[in-house]
Amino acid sequence: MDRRQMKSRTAIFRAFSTLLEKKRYEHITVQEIIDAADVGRSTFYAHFETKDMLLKEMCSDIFDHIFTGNPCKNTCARRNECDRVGFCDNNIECGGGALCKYETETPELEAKLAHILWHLKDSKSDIVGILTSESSDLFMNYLREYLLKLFRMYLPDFHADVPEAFLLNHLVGSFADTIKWWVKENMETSPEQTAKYFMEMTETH
Amino acid sequence: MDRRQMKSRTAIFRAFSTLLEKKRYEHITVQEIIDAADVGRSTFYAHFETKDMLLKEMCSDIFDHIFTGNPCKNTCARRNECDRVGFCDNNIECGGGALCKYETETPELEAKLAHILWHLKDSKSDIVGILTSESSDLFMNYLREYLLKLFRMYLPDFHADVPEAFLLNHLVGSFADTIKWWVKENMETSPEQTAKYFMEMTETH
DNA sequence: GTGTTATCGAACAACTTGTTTGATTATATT
DNA sequence: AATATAATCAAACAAGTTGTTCGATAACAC
Repeated sequence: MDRRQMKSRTAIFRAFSTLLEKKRYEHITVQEIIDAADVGRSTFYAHFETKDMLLKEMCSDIFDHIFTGNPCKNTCARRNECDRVGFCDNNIECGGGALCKYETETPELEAKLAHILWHLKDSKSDIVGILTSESSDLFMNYLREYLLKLFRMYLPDFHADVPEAFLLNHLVGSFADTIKWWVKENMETSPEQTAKYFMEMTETH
Repeated sequence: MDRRQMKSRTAIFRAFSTLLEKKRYEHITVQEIIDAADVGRSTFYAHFETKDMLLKEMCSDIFDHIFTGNPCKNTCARRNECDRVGFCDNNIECGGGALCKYETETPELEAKLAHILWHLKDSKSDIVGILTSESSDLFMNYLREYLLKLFRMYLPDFHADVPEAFLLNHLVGSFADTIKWWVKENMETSPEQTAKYFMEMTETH
């Protein structure tokens, strides 16, 4: 990719991210993003069709990074580290070849959830502001899509006397809420402890 | 209140509600609301400062109706019935003097939750479209405020080994998700059964 | 070094918001 | 039924937003 393209793209992501911490998504104008990113008007529209598309691409960027081994492309503050913090979905090597430093030996759900929280904490500067902002719903909705896939895999572990669709919805929603709570509380609780809290609430009897 | 005012206000609420079922909140323009409600531009602004304020007032209108005994003022489709379907927070008479038809004898949490669901179902035509739309987050956030107060009262009933703030957040979030799921599934499950599902997932051991 | 390609900035039409105007009409009151 | 009050309306307004187009300029890859 052209270095110029890369530069513009990153500048736009950064500007957008910064703005999202301060204002609600709907109240952010493309003009503000352009000004903050310091790029030409036509440059913005050469990269993104609309503001909505920008958001979508940004979310994919972040969550792909957290849930899969793909190194993030633009939004991560410390790009050099990114290569080794991918989340190994199949318990194999992370993106970049090196073993993910947050990888755990046991592929238990609780460990996996803690794993995700670790990655969230790692990319703190990128997401924490957004997740605590008034625009967080948009992100949470994207995040939910990823969580849905994850929990579907672990569904057989749960034995509650409720319909499967209800259970899945409940698990995804609860963990999404847990993340939101955790971030709002400045991630003070450790990822392991937080994951444990979550399991404590959802363990079926 | 002047009949004209009332008419305009209702027309705007209705138009807004209808639009919300089709489009995301952010993409609805004041002009569209005005056109759909068939009121003058200046009339809209005489009633509501901004689109945000319209949303806020509409939410208060709906949720006050469901959680308290106040008869709803504008959004309810069948206004004559409204007077007797208030939610009796203290187990006393509903708004209007008559006893709420959904009132239960036992002030247990489970019954109370079912009670809320009944009211939601009753005002189906007003909310169901919105709650399944892409704008639902906005409503859920307002709804959460009401749920927060409710669950805080019942907090002593739960004995989980987690911080109180976490527990409260979890309960509110879970029930909000339950509502969302229930509405999405066309409210097919009975309120009582749905409340039971919720309790099944949150009962502490 | 040369051709390619991204950026810039300016200008553009179409649309949005929120306000103001004065004329018109419905309402409540007596 | 007459009158004063108050809400509605349409039209016009400035200020701002969106998404597109254009030629000129500069950075890039090979």
